[in-house]
Amino acid sequence: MSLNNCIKMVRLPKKQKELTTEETILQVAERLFLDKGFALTSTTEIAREAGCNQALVHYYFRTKDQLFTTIFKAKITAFANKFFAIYDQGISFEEKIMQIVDAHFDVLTDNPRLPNLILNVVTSDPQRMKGMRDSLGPLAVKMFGKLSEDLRAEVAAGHVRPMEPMELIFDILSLDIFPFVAGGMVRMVWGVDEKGYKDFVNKRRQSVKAVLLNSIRP
Amino acid sequence: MSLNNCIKMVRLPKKQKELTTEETILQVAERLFLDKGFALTSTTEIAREAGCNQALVHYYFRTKDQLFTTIFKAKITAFANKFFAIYDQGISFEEKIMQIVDAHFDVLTDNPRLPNLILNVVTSDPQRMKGMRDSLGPLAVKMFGKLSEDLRAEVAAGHVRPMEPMELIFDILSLDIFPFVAGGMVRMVWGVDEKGYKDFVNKRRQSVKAVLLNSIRP
DNA sequence: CTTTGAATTAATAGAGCTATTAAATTATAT
DNA sequence: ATATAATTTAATAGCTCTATTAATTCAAAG
Repeated sequence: MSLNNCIKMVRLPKKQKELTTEETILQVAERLFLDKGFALTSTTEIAREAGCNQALVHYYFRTKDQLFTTIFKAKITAFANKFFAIYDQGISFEEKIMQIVDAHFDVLTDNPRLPNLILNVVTSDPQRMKGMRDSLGPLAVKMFGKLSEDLRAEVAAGHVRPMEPMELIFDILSLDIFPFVAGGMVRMVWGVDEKGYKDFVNKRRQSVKAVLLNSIRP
Repeated sequence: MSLNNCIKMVRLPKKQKELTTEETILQVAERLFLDKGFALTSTTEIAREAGCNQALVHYYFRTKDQLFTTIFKAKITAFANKFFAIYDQGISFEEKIMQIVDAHFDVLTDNPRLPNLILNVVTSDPQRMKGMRDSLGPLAVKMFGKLSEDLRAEVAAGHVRPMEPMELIFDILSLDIFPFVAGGMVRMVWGVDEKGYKDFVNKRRQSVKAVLLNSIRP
């Protein structure tokens, strides 16, 4: 096979992604903001990694703040919609809890750094967060309201030990979110790589289900 | 009672704290580092809040990095010693778990922002954390080793459902630490003040014990 | 081809940050 | 009181960052 043929073969499936510069900036900015938070990410760095001039970032998004808000809002609403998705009807309470845990682990696996960013924003810039509360609150209320209702019924029927809905909700949140918030810790302490961490998370998903189901028994 | 008498009574116990400038800097720096992390805290701000010239911070601690390391090391070793304290002997497995939870909630209540700072350092500057691993590792190993041992015995005796020690350890860490990591979130979402948050944490302490004890039953 | 608007860049103002230096002030000891 | 050492300050060099402006290149339409 000649060298020319080789080159042809390589070049043939050159299906380009055709990202506009604006999209590239958004993509790079999202990665950096998730990695390092708002304050530690500079428009200079975004431009460098996007391969464009720094002024261009401001040309498209005016301020760093606006760029962040654009990305953060989009991310967080998409996230919350899945995180607070209502579970199916016609399944047992136990199955509903497992469905919730699965939904959480699924969306968190896709966005492992988002919880950190959210907590970061909440503490370092509560004002920005206040704005989202009104749009996110209803979602959470809807799902947790349904769960509370079901829990009370189960308790009344004696299928579940007496407990406040708030307790169960916070148990779920703690067990589901913490493995991701502490992801860096896990990698460091156990010295595992990406694959190892993935395995850990999947084991965790099952453990959390077991713990929760056991913990609500009368 | 005359006004003069009143003034005397008020002024009598004026026991001053007599902090040296160096101590003041340390104190202010600790607060700011815990509040905003390493990168977002400037020596300028530390000096301003300590009421001294900015060069003085560098005079006593040479670099911002050294100042941070000094504080962080002291904080984290004191914290870890309590967090990984070994529980008493001669008590039941259930009581041991409750003792661990109490120890965690106690030390976390005294240092509610430390987990955030640690997680922050782990992700944004793993190199700095690597250094501490060797000094902290043994503590964790000792406590978790003991807990693993006890758990295996309980499982073998049929007092506890079959489970890996790792599962239980991570259940405990998740449930104990998350309420503090997400403290800002709690305050925001439920719109509670310091008092309300304190109540929440104390309720949580009991809930966590109940969940854990229930969750390990066969 | 020329015109027009969008995309891109170079340059820079203005601000804050870290760290250093030299000078001034205060405390301590002889 | 004077010399010596510790503490404190003002000033500044050298960075990096955000945001703006004016100029330049590029692309599409007439």
